[in-house]
Amino acid sequence: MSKQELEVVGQDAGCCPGLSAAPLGEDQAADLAKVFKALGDPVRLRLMSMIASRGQGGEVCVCELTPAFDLSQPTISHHLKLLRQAGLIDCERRGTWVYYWVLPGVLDRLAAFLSTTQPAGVTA
Amino acid sequence: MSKQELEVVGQDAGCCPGLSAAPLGEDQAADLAKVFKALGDPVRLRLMSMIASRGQGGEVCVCELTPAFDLSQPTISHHLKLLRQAGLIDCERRGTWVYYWVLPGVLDRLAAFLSTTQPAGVTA
DNA sequence: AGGTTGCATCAACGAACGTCAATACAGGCC
DNA sequence: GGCCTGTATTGACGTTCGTTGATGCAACCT
Repeated sequence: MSKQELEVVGQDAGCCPGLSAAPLGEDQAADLAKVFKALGDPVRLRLMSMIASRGQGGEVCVCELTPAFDLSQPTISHHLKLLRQAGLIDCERRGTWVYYWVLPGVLDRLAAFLSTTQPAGVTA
Repeated sequence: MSKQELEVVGQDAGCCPGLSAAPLGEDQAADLAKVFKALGDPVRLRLMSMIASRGQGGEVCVCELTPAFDLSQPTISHHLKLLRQAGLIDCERRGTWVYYWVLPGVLDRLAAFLSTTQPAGVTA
């Protein structure tokens, strides 16, 4: 169930120097843009927020997410798929229900990428 | 020249509790989504990066930005307009040339919004 | 087995987006 | 004034996106 996801926000090595550290290369920009594009929709932002509110290791059942919107069930499923493909969340089926959670560290790495204050110690 | 811009990322009061603090309301989500959507394009991300690399108070002339892309001049101008409408950058005409800069604090507020570590002191 | 519920996928539609050539506007220079 | 350069705006095009109803698949329950 957890297949093709982006591996963008650098996992360990800190991905990229930061938005304001140096001009982004084409490839980095293309990858990062996919993540921001995934967050660039009100529905997906709310979905992310609802899932992330459960905290580290927390999960949310789709059956809790869908009724929170005035949208059809396929639409919510589609948005969740996009968030998953962007490498922001993952899911697992347990019995009848499917649970989603925020991939650990992604949000903080994104935050670090946007922040203009240097991570300290990278002054070479 | 600097007209209609979004006033989203909260300026002073800290905009919103943070993505993972509490489920986002519809209005907040709609406003924030516009900002992320603006960043959700490779060209705009590179533009932001090129401008932000100049640091606090730094500026970049459009004449330096346009030739960095394999795109027509109107296209770059259009992307710059979107970034401006998202409240991320602003510009000023000086003589023949137009200079762009990153609005102060926006990136750091965005970063704080994404970060999962509480800003401290907001534990009510 | 059949029926039911939860979620994902498919196919199709209109709306929004990214791009360009053409044009308009602003300022400097002659 | 007229010309040239730098930037923004307009109008049009093809592509992508958000949404839906219909359908498919997986797991539970008799």
